[in-house]
Amino acid sequence: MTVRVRFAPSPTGYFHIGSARTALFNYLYARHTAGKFLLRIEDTDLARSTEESTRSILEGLEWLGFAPDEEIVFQSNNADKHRAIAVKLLEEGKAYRDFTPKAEKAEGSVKDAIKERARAEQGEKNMRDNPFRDITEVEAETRIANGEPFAIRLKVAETGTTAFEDGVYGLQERDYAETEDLVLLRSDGHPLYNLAVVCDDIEMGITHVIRGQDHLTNTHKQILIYRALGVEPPKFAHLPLIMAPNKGKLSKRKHGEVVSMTTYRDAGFLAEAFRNFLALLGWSASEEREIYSLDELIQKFSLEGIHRSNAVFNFKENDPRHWTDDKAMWMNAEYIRTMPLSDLLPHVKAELKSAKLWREEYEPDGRALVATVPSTEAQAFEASTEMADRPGTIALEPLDVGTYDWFVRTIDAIRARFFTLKDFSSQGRAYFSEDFDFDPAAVAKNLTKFPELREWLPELADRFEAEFQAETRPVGSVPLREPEVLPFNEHNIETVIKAFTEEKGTKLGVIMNGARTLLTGVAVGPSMLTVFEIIGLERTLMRLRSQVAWNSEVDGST
RNA sequence: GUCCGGUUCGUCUAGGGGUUAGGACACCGCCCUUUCACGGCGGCAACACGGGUUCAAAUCCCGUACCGGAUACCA
Repeated sequence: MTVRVRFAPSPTGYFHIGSARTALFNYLYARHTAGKFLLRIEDTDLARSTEESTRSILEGLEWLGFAPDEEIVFQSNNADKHRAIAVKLLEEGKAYRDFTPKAEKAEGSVKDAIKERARAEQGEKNMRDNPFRDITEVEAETRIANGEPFAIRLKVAETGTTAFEDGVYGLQERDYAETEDLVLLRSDGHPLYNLAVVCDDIEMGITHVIRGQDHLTNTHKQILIYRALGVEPPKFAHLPLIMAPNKGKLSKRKHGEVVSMTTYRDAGFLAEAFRNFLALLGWSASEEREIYSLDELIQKFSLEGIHRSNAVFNFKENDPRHWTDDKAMWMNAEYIRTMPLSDLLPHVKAELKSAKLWREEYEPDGRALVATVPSTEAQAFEASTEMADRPGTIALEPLDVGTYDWFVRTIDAIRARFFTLKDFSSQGRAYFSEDFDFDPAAVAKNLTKFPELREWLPELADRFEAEFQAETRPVGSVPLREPEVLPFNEHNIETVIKAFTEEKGTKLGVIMNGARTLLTGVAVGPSMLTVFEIIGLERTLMRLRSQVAWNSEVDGST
């Protein structure tokens, strides 16, 4: 029997990270067992369901890469079938008409009202005391003739238990006395959740229901419906919940954007990194390891590895440094700096495009990469994840600024310090545009503090110009062979700068960091020798001579 | 109230009768270094509590506390 699982969100809001994890676990289980992963939108709550919400769920699933294997089922399309089944149960005497007038909605929270009522009843309530439970057919007909509305309730037997073996929580038993005669069909003819779920799961041929632990008690009710219908229930597995740092419910109303999936996409997260993070929230392969590719997750996933206790999604409100779970952020950074460059590049391209920093010259033009030296980090990552296919990219010769080779080299050089895709267009802006800002703190620390640099750095530009001038040649031309003309590469730049530093009787760091600030606008980045090279001679000269940063006159806070 | 679950560093977790209770993130320190990261080394930090069972309990049993879920003509 092939496994068929479903992810069945109700479109009443945004796509919650908890839902995303449920989708992930269903997806992993399906792939692990070579089964089918289906999607059903539970849009039967007309009042709360929105198309926008459905769209955010669909977009979120697409971003995560969980495409359903069959057509999407919209539960609202099946309402007639659900009604017919309720009527059938009624006719078979397995359900009954309840003419009790519909209760008024409590003014406060529904949950509190339920709790309040239950407390008042002191647990003395008899779940079988409905006066219409054993009403005669004659009386029912009379009431119907009078136009009295009625709900249809399942007739739960007086004694007995429902039991099932949960894939995560083990044997679950519940006495009938704990389960009321649940409503199948509202008095307005609207089918209710438990009925709809059971009917649809049967129709979709679902073999395993993997969902949040908040459905544990619903499962007993659903099993009752399966029995009434004479259908063997599927296997169930319930997932622990994801909680807020205070161990309370994680909701958008209380916690804001951190709980919404689209936030992560928009914040420059990589789907593979976020999937990896989500997988480790409530599941573990019982090994000391954090980074897993999708294929590895699929291969290692099992219901046995799922925990029974809730997990906290750890973040600090009002602290921009920790606005989301630190581990999620770390994992994203880990992916950015170690994933195969060829996988990263398309994402960077998309980011630069949306920031209007992309240029067609960065497209590959068919030429092979310049000399390549795989980095050890990349090798380690490949070894750990069995990912291959990474064009290592340490150029030995200077590259023509603005070409594909240059682009690849630049991305590889700057990605080590980045956490999200957004960083490529913000912190990395100076590599792609002349229009970048100067970080006041960097200016204060590296420029204002050393006034002599105002003379020295343009002087350094002159020195560069004298030494490397001939190197500014047209793209694609053959390098000049004259021995006195030096290529603008790391080795030669270092020689020139060291001599310059000695002449001035200052420390190398003073010159380097001053140049760094002028060239990139910030105080952090790759080795300055690399920065000089990828910024290129022409832009280096211009920026070293520019007075913009000096004139920006910050009041040196920090 | 009742029913059902849960409880190992701040967080995610490994371990399920004998461990110096392990790893990751975060935090702190040192090294590397032209900056910041990365990396390396090190540090801080946990078995909720009380009873049993046992030669031996974080691990098994019972109880308590606390946390969570459910208890709807919501999904």
